[in-house]
Amino acid sequence: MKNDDIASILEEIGMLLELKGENPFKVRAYENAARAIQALTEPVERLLIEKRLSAVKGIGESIQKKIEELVTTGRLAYYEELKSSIPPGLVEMLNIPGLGPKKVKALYEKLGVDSIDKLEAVCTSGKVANLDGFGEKTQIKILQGIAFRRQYASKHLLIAAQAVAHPIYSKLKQHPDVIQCSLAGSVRRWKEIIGDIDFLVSSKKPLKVIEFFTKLDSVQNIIARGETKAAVILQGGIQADLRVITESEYPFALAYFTGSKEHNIVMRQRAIDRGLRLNEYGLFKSTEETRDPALLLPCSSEEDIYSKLGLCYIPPELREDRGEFDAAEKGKIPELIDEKALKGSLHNHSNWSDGADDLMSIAMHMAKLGLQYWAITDHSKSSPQANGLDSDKLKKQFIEIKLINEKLKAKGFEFELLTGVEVDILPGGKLDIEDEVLAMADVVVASLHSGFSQDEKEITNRIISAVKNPFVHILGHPTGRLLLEREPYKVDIKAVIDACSETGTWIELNAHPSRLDLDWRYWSYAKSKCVKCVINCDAHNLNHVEFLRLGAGIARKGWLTAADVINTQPLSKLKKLLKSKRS
DNA sequence: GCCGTTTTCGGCCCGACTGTTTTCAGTCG
Repeated sequence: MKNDDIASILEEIGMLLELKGENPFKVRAYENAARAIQALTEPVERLLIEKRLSAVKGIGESIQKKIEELVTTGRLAYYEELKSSIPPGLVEMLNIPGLGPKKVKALYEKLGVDSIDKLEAVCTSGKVANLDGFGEKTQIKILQGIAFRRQYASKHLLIAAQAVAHPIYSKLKQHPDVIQCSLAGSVRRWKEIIGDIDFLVSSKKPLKVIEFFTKLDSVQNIIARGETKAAVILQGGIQADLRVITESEYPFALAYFTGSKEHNIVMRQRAIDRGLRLNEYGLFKSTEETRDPALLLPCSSEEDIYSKLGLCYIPPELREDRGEFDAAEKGKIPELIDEKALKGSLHNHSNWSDGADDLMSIAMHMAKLGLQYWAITDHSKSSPQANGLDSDKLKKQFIEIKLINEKLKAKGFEFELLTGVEVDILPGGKLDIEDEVLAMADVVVASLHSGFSQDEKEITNRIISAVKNPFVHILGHPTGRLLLEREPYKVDIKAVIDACSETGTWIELNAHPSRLDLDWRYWSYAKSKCVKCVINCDAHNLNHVEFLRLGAGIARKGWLTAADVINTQPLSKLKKLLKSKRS
């Protein structure tokens, strides 16, 4: 059992206890324990064997015993009993915005609502508005929440799809009957939201490959199994499709199944314009539908196909018909950023606010990974839920960071923690830390954490007045979206980019898998306005350093090169840039 | 249920917002 599995069970126990009306502090104990497990950098199993689990903060006697039972038997009686005492639909109802444990409980007890479908029915019939504590607006909000959920019902975060896809890809690649193999579809294109995962394989023995694929451990059930393709549902509920084709078809099929649909339409039109025909089986010297090998224009790679259609190679991330054909015709496809170019992250948290780790552990971890810098930008006081810091605490933290840097230097590390703060932009547009303290920080990130219901003009002006503050370097997660959970707040993002352009403020590409914000679709506009990007982990524990990889992928999708991204700069240059922003 | 400790039980995150009320409960960040 993996750490993430254990954490999600603890989290679910927390939710179930909440629904039962248990002591809220008990609920939080489970939530804290789940977070503590997620933040671990080694497997729980090892901690258990070495009797070090009880030393983890947030895990006491009772939860430790439960984890032990889970790890040794794969089950937990307490959890199963709890689960059977509560209708499964209630937990799901908690995910609807505006519905918490009290309201869910009331709906269940008074109207017998124990599923999303029943909830929708009682809302539509107007019964909910008549309940005590509910009303017309709540009823509408619930219906909107249900519609939103339904829209994304079979969608998954990119990181979740990658996590299941990459191990399967490795196994396919090693299979003796597999000649070539690739991920295709939206995973290969680095879309932030994924419907299903597509694998493509060339082989002389397709049946053997298909059998191997459908019998993988991670396959939950098989939807279809034919001679050239199979579809399965993987653990976690993601659908995966496998296509097996011949070696000569491989480049054409790869291009076709990578998409996007919009990109493919233009590709096929370009073929027609040249008296050719393009489909997943080949590029043919014909204007008719054909698969005749005699008419095939042989291509050994995707590069060949693009070249025969008068284009230089277009990386999968850019295949969205958003300007890539123009650029490829002129040979002006940019050299996209590589994750290895990133030297650190400028927006991260420590246990001074809502992060899991102390400053020294963070510094050592990042230094050993070979990064050059890591900014600590804990929350400010207007985020009490995140244990935000006031000016006095911030100043104390700056002093401690200085001491840590001296120690690191003495040990010979070429690495620095940078001081900083993620300062809240208040509803009026003011920042909740005074300028003279902001001026002491190496890095200032300004973000919105409240007042999301303001109208577009108010929020836009609020953000613009924040980026006009000369001490602010970076605008954090500019739209506030949480993928598959929450829509962005209403904001005129182009006006915000214009303001950043005028003030020289950088915009964050928040690489947290649920954010990936600013959206890749806006980066070319930002680039045209000379606004620089910073790819930030928004790390809350040591494992979150992995988000740099995700951020770099999304930056590529936004057409960004290393030169467009501030945190590709080495420490000395970065320090100069941070200073010059304020002069 | 965890933590800390003036060691055996009290405190644990809290302010804003929303929609419901008519003074506040529930939810959210």
